[in-house]
Amino acid sequence: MKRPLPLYRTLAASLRADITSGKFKPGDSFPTEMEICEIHSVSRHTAREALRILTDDGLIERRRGAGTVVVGERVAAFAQSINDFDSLLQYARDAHFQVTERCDAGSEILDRYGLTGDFIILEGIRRELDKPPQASVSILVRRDLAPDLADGAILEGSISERIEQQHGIPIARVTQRMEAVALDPKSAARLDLDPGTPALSAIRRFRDGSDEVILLSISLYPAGRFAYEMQLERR
Amino acid sequence: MKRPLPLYRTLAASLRADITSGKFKPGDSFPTEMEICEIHSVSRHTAREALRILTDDGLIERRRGAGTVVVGERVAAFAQSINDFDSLLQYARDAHFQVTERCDAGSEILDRYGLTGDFIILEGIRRELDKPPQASVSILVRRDLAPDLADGAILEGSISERIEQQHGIPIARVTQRMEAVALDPKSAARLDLDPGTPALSAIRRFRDGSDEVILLSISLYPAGRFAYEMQLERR
DNA sequence: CACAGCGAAATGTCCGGACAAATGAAGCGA
DNA sequence: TCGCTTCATTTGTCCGGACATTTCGCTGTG
Repeated sequence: MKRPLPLYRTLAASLRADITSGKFKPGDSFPTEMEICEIHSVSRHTAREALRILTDDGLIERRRGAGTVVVGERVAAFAQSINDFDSLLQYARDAHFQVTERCDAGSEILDRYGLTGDFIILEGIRRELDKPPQASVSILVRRDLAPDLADGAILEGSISERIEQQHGIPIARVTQRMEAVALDPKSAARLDLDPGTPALSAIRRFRDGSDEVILLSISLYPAGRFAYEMQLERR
Repeated sequence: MKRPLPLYRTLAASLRADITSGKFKPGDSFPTEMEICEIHSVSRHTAREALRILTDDGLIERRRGAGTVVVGERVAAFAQSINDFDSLLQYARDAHFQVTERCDAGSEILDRYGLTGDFIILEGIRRELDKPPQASVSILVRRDLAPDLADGAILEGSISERIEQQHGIPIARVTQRMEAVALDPKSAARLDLDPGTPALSAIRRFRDGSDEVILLSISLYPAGRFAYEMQLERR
């Protein structure tokens, strides 16, 4: 039933694992294109597509004539990532997610977020105890992983951790995209605000070990109720 | 002299111009790969590289079997992937800062951002080559570190790196705070938008080794022109 | 030892071809 | 009309090759 991943994507996942497993450490030189071609029996084009993914992800750096190196000395920056990852989950743990609607994800929605498969949508609000609603949230989750709950149910804690525990699927990476948007009428009503109110849109894609998106959340934090802070340390 | 741009880059610029000039409007279908090949006399590979640039910039969307369409203005955003210290600086390097105003920082402003000392304010816009203004920026910098430039000057590259090099003060840490706001009239005018338009506010504090703030920047990225992407790796 | 020059190696650019997969429209039949 | 199939179109994937450009180590010369 599953469509097989393209070769260059599985290759990228394999090379990514070589880095995260510690086979190649930050600062190490990475195999050359030709070496990858021979080792994995692929064309140079395929190898380059895979390397491009790692480059875009900031895992490696490439210089013409010089070669490829694993991005070096990112101890501090990576510590930052750990902090972020944990604090992201910590925040999710502290807040409650109140479901107001549950429906299937149409192809249009799936298309918009680049998802493939059978997903359902959970809509609702996220709030901390005794506080006004903090965000309007839409969650797209694969049907076989979705929690079994009815409209109006209140879900405590982090959905991603729930999935990890109940289905044994570890989340390997989260990519996050933030931008400013105007509140749509539906979300505005949920948060008791006027449509058009500025809001911070955070789209998070939770990925498993093979880089497949298994959960996608769209959070709308209205102006004044939420700020995202982060620190970047120089190495 | 300037090194000549690769063919796929000039082609991308040409295609980008076709969109920004209005030759192709949002929602229009875009020439197919083969049409571009014939019109510009390039190989399909080169055409695809150019189209990939426009796709990464969010100017077009492509669907297998269906074709290529210019995306609606609403959705068009220039995603910036920033997941560590280096890429934050890299982003600053690629963009130009155009100064529109220079004045002293009053005590009220300094108080608001918790600064002490003698600061001046540089206001202006930040943009990348061939792209519309991306952000309205206010920079508070210590007077003795401020670059010597007049109104209307264009500053290339990163201001923080400039300070590091010219004054030998290394930046040790950057803290960043992001939230949604409504555009104030002044910034709105600079970006040619209506006041009240949603925007992403990013306040960055650049600190030296002793944790003193030596530069503070307030960037307002209007909705639809900028998205902030980051990756969190589990370790 | 310093240095210029050379050349191997590595990535970047560009071309060609082939097949796969998805789309959408046209045609066909019940 | 509605539904189904067929088919050309379009983008995605993968392969092969060629040359350009940059880097870096080696080597010979002074």
